[in-house]
Amino acid sequence: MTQTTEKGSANDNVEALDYSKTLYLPQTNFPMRAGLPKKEPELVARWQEMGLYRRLREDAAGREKFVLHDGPPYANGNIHIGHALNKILKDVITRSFQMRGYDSNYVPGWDCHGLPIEWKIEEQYRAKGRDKDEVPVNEFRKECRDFAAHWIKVQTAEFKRLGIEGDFDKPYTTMNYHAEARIAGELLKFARSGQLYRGSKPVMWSVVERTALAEAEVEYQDYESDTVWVKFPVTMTIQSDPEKLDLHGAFVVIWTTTPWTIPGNRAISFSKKISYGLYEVTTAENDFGPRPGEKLIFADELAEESFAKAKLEFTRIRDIGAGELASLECAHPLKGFGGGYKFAVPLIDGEHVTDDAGSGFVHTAPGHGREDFDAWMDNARALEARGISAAIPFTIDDAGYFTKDAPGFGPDREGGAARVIDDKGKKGDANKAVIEALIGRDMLFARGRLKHTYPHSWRSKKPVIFRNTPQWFVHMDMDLGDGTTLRDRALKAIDETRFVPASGQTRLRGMIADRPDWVLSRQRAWGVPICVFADDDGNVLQDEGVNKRILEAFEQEGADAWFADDAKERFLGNEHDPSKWHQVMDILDVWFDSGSTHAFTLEDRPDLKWPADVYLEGSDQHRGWFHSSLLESCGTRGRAPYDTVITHGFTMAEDGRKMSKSLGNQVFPQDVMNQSGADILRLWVMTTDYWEDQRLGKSVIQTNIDAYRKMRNTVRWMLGTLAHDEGESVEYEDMPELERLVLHRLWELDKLVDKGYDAFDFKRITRALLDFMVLELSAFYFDVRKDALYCDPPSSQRRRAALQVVHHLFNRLVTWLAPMLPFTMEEAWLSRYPDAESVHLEQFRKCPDQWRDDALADKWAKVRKVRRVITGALEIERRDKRIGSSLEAAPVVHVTDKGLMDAIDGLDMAEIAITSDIVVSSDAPPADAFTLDEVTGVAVVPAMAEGTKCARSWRVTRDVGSDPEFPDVSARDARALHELRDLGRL
RNA sequence: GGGCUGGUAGCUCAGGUGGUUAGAGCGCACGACUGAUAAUCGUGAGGUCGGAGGUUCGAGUCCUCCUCGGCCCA
Repeated sequence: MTQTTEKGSANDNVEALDYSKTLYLPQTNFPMRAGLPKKEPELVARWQEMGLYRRLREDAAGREKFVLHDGPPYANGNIHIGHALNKILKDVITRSFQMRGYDSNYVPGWDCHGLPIEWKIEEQYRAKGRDKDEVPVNEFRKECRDFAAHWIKVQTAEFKRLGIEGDFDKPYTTMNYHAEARIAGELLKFARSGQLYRGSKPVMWSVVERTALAEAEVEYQDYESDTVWVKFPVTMTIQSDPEKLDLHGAFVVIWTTTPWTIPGNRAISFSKKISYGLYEVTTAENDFGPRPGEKLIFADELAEESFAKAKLEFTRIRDIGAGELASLECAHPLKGFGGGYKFAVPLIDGEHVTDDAGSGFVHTAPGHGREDFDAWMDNARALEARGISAAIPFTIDDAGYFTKDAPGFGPDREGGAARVIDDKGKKGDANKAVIEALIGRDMLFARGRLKHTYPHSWRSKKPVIFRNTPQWFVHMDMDLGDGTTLRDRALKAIDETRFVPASGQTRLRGMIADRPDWVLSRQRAWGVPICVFADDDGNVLQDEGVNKRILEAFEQEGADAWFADDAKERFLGNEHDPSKWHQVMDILDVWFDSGSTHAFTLEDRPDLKWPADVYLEGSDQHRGWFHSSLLESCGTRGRAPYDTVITHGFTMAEDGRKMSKSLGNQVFPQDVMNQSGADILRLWVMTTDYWEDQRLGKSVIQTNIDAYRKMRNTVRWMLGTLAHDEGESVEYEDMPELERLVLHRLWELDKLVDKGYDAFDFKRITRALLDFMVLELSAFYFDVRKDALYCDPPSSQRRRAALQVVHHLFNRLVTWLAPMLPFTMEEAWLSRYPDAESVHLEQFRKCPDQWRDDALADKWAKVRKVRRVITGALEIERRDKRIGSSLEAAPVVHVTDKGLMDAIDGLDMAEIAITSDIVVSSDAPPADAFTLDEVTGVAVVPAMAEGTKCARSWRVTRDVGSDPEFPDVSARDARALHELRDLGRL
């Protein structure tokens, strides 16, 4: 329908030719405004339909593999900015290696087991009034599984929307049956090699619910506790100084709010930062308790209030130093009670001791508190060397009763075992029994009550206790049969791993060097079980036949098989007596799950490889995934499952502080994608220093939107220009210097881009490319070449050379940026090559070494110096309203510097400075000529161009009208018009 | 409190082994163009290099302390 109109108008207006229609002006359907929120989902759909992931694999078949192994996010909610940052970085690395000649396969994964999902299901139960304990374990597990599966689906869609490419149809998950079987298999390897052992540890325990609780499952409520000051008789000082013999018969006094833990006491903690003294009672108000003459040791800060509490007067005898304290041993205050407590109670230095309250000494019952346990374990080796057993007693059973490990209070007590807490959560008779025993032996200094906050179960709201419980551990320091320990191996593996940034190595090394044995046990339901059988002493059943049955069952039915009613008999078979073996019902630490992903993903998938080239996660994962994967792999395979570890920092709000719901400064990736586009978010990741914490907020996003627009417009102009590219090639030797200069720069950038991707330093690449586009292309090369590209005749070699360079520029810039901005670069690529499948199936194009020309670059650096003086002079003219367009000028350039003169010799400086003419002179310039301080030897005298303005090119020349057929255009433009007419294009 | 780590223009980043008036892009202001046009080109104004000491002829760069922030522990 437009054709008839055009024909008509062309015939009518031969005289007043609209020259703009005779120019090679940019033409493109690539819009200036991206409309990414609408366009990106269309491209996601396109990639989905064409099976881009599969096509990438086909294309790369046989190439060297590059594997970035995915650290699994947890499947329990929508993605947040941290996920986006993490996946974008992984995607750019994966894509860049694919486009640089590797088979770079990314298999996303999910972490599915664990506490947070259990909570969600429990929460749903509470809402429905159901009781978790009445639901069969495997029914509960099924609901956890469904919950995780749901979020995997949601996150998959969100990741794809971000432009992440990977095997989303076949991801790995820690809960699929094969994974569960392999995780169990890895655990059995630790069991087989003797690295797995049963130890114990205090855990928070709810007597009411008969279950262990995690820190997040308790809440702190007000509670009234019985408090006691207890005297521990000093029995021995290791020092032989006779002046210190006055300690014999003295007492160390401790204070506690849990008298029932006294039977579990094994040590007294003091602090070397506190000053202590020896005190003597002078008068006693009460007729019970300490007598005058009795000697007691207290922290000086707390002595007075303690004596006041017991209604005593006292004098201070002397200082007691830390070294002296460390040498002391006491008897247990209940020594001999029920026939027990005959062990020595040492004094140990503890970081947790303060002189804010109590006596300055902390009663240490390693089975009843985290700090007590840590202090005890820190000293375990030294104590064993002194002949003191480091074993931790199990003084309380799961119902809150004292056991045989608490002589005189357990089943041996008259009337049966005393109890700490009863089934209703009320205080039992344990405190009373202990206090009476202490009074009976005159070991009570004072007693009282204290209102304070105390942990209660989240569910039942009843108080909880710390209780020693059997747990399964992995040895860090056991000889593994080759003279090395797990710790040795892990430290060696860290030395052999590349860390990006390097500080990660120090950080991980420090953690491995210091860490205690690995506790694998969790008293939970949703996870892979510690699928071993143990006897009463904690020895693990070693029978490959049993193990085989377990693993086969898991492979077929998942780890649920362990929790089926007949599991014990089924797995033990006929060879073992079920009454002699306990089926361990603990769940594996989920870090063991994710620490095993390398086994069931990298090793088991033929399209991957072991070890991985790269693991990439947030820097918090030094304690998490990097750590557990390292231990798991070193324990079973003797080396790390990765060659390189990359870490990123965290995303802060604009003011550098943490994002938080309450401050309302959160940025959601979904919002950025819907308002600006995923490519904007990706560009942010690419321009930021991701090894450190990054900032994200309104102005940061705007900065990236602006940068994006600049790049997009540059690409758009290239596309428009290339609309006229007919593919005629020009030999390198035949190209003008300006074109060769640009090719040289492209060659340099090629090296820089390659190095940048190798170093995972993306900001270096985006910075270089953006600067190149702005400073060298848009402001210089394109600006200069517009005249030739728009106006030159079809046959012009200059025009063809420029077109070819723009073609090279386009192909390289677009592919180099494709890993970073996959949506925009795909759009650009398909605009130029409508029949192409995808830019993501392209390889980076190499730049031939022929393009390198350092001498030319040096020369043109000088040319641009001269040009700067010329444009500076024109700016004065423009400011003073003598010219508007630079094409109105034809200045005289005085060049008295030989080097600069040699550089511009033979070049058309008018073309380069975009003026209509230029006169270059070596004469000394007049005094008032324009100069720049930073460029010596160049001075410019402005002048108006002489001649007539060409109606087509707008240059002012003297040859306008030389062709009578086209009287209003210059000779060059007349030639162009002739050629166009001959080609039938006019 | 401990381990690791950071604080350079409004924003994002450069600033080997200490050496002239601390750089870039964007943004901003002003101007030009009107054939990259909600684009393009040019010019310009923005920094006590978190703070204070110290070493040195000379420190954004080295040392000490302080301060604000981050991750992981306690």
